Amino acid sequence: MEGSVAAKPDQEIAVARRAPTQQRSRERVERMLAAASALIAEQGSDAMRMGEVAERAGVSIGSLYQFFPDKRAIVWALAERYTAESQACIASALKDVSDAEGLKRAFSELVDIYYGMFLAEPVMRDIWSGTQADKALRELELADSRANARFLVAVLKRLRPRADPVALETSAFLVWQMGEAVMRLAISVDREEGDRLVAAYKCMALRQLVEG
Amino acid sequence: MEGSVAAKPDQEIAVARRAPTQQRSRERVERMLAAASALIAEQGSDAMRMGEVAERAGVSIGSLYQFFPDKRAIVWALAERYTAESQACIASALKDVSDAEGLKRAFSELVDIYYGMFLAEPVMRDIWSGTQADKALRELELADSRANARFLVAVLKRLRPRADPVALETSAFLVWQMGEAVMRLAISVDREEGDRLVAAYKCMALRQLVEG
DNA sequence: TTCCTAACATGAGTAATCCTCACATTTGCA
DNA sequence: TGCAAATGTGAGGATTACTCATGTTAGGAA
Repeated sequence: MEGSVAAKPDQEIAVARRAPTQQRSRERVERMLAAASALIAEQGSDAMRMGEVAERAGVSIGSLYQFFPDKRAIVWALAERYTAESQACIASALKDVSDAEGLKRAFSELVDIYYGMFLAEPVMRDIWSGTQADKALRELELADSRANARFLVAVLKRLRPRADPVALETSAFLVWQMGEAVMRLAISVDREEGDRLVAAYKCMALRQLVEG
Repeated sequence: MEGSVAAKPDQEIAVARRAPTQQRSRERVERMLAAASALIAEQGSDAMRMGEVAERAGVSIGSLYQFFPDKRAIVWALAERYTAESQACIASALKDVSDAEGLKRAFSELVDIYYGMFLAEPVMRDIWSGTQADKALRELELADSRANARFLVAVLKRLRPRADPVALETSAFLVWQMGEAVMRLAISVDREEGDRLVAAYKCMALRQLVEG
């Protein structure tokens, strides 16, 4: 019936073919992204068709490719917005943590927020589900994870100043990546089990962070 | 240049279109799987072309579709072999564990074996990297994970008979899924960091298993 | 105002790929 | 030996990402 998709062997990380400089084109690019976002929410990014994106955005297929080198670039652009948005949130949540109790509260709250976003945002859900298959997305997620881990490391260094810095970095990065994995897992099982898994993760992660 | 593949919205879990009953066709199916495996090792499953599989197996494209309903089914068939193989290994490793020290040894050894397989087997690596994007593969992995978690639960019930069974199941499943995620992560960073991450995971997971 | 260049817009057409199907061949059994 | 079911074939249908030759618009310089 339908074809399966094949990603090219040579995946390159091309984000935009040409940056829109005029007001008109900037608005059109926004419309393209909005259309893509809506389609992903409805059907998932695999089922999103470039022609459909163009049609819904009210532009031609050629215009789409004027600003996005390929299909993945559109998804990437959406993903980048999510990471930028969440990064600020994370930084501020961890900013003033100075003791173990504060870390527990802040971390727990962050996990809840993330979990809530995964449950509520079908686009985010879809994008980060397919992460593993797309090299550019995987790298974006890794970079994001490392950035977030750095905030955690800063806190840990305050809490455990005598610990090996490399060990702290490893812990923080591991905990963050496990968090992303737990989110993906939790939304793919029923809600009750998902909640239990997230709770167990919190406990496990905090112990690793606090005790090393 | 080349088309991207699109997975259908309605992913169904069809494994085989028709089981080969004659000796001849069974051999041909083996050749198809071997060809697919080789191509995945060389280029990854996304870049694997059905025509190339058929050619390398020395069969026509039509024969391929006689036994596999679609491209994903071939990957699925390979994945199933890996899970079946590893499941036996896991069961025997955990069979006779009766104290915390034994669990530590057995778990640590299992993780090392898994890690080694991920590092050494490009096909396994590729298949489980793309897991998230394919519904059938995701379900296979989930089922596999649950099966493996059950072995862990059996051990945990012996070690901590008074603990809440549901909590034990959650812990075991979580630990197993985190393990798969760590493997995927570890092979995508440089070897040294990968080793550190795996070690940290072991420590974190064991604490969760032993202490709850 | 007028002109001119670069940015922008268009969509029919190209290329690549999965998968089907009508038809041919082979197997195993009555 | 004959026949039905299983198996084998590959040209072609159907989709879809992406290109490119050509036309249009914006915005500054003369």
